[in-house]
Amino acid sequence: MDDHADQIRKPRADAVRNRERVLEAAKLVFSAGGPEASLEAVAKRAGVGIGTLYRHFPTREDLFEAVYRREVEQLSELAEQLKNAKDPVDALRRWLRSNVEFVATKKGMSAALALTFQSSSELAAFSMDRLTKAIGSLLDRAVAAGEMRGDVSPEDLLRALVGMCYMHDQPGWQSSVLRMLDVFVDGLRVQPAGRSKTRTAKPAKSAAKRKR
Amino acid sequence: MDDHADQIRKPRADAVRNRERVLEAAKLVFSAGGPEASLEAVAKRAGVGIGTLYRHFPTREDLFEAVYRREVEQLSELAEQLKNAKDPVDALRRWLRSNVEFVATKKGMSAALALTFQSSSELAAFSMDRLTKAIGSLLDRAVAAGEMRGDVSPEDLLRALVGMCYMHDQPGWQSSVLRMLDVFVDGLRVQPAGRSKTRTAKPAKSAAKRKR
DNA sequence: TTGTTAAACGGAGGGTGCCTCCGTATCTTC
DNA sequence: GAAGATACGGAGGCACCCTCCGTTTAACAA
Repeated sequence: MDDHADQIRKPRADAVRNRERVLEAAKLVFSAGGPEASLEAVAKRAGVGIGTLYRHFPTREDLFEAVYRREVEQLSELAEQLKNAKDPVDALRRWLRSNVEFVATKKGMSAALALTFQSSSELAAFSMDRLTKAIGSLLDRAVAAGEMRGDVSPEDLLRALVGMCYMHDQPGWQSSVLRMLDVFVDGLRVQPAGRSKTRTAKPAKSAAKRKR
Repeated sequence: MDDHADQIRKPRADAVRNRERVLEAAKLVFSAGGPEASLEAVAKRAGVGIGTLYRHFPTREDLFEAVYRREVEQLSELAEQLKNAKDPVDALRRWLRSNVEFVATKKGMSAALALTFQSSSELAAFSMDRLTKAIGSLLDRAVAAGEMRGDVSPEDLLRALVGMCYMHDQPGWQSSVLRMLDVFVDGLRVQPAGRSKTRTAKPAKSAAKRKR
């Protein structure tokens, strides 16, 4: 065997650029037109040929999945940035709000995702993991700063968030969720002495003991 | 105005028959091929022309909805029949199991329904109402017979059922749900004296007080 | 029965989107 | 700058969508 076997070329610049363009276009087109939107429309909007689109994403699901992964990663990065904010509680609140926005702009995408999640439970695992970590880092910081109670796990919070957004077909759901989120975050704050009336629920694993 | 105004013709027999055929075919085709399955395939399987299909169900969603409504009604009727079974607990158990089967055969349909529910919350309301009543009638009978505890509402039960079926993409979900259902039904039974260790949760509205 | 007529049927056909294939253009490497 | 690898674009064949309308059939009246 020759020794160029593992020699790797740098990926072509135009390929990288086009891939990104298609993802961006897909995000817009699917949000507006739902999961049945035409792939040719996506290609046109991205300013690439239909062949290019298919080379990068052989199936419609591949494209859905890539768009979604990218967004989850962006949310994850947002959490990373918010880590440096001064007020940890506010940081958490902002991240949660971004999530609501995320769901809101996905009108059409949600049905597409239902389809995609079915065929790729790996994707579901990936996003859960990523989001849990994001929320966990923000939560831990707020707890460490003594501003939030430590008996709520990131999974709890994520579940509450997802649950709240789940019924996002009723009219006015978004403002409703935002309101509930505020109430929720307020509830998460460390209670001023004498205001904690209910402490019946048993706490989740404390923040301090969770890994990283 | 002439007096034939409200004179109504009997609906044509072939129309009624064809409508039914299309529904049956759609159920099979969508279950197998998912929500994107070809409507032409449905028409062919039903043995009718494509035009006929479109006359009865102008849009794909109309067809989804009609199929689903029909199934919900069948589950509802099944409950009606089971009312006359000797053993009320067994009757309830059977109905729940039928539900699992219902979900299982709907592989492809579930994504379709996600789409349909978004555009028709009336449909969601209809099915919730119907299923709640079905489960309620079975539950009431078991409670009245003194075989089941009365602190669980039909809504609770339905929610538990739906929740259990929600993750129906994991491998082996079905047997898992069936097992959980059995455990659940056992838990619903009136506990033999001395075996009731936990009674902490506050009861839902008692069965006796619910209407009908 | 037979005639009349409203209602339903079927499928051709124009339009759109899907996806493959391959000649051409462009980038990387030497 | 040349060579070769890689990516590009879009024409084209196919499948499906949905409409439209000439033909068929069932319901009703006589």
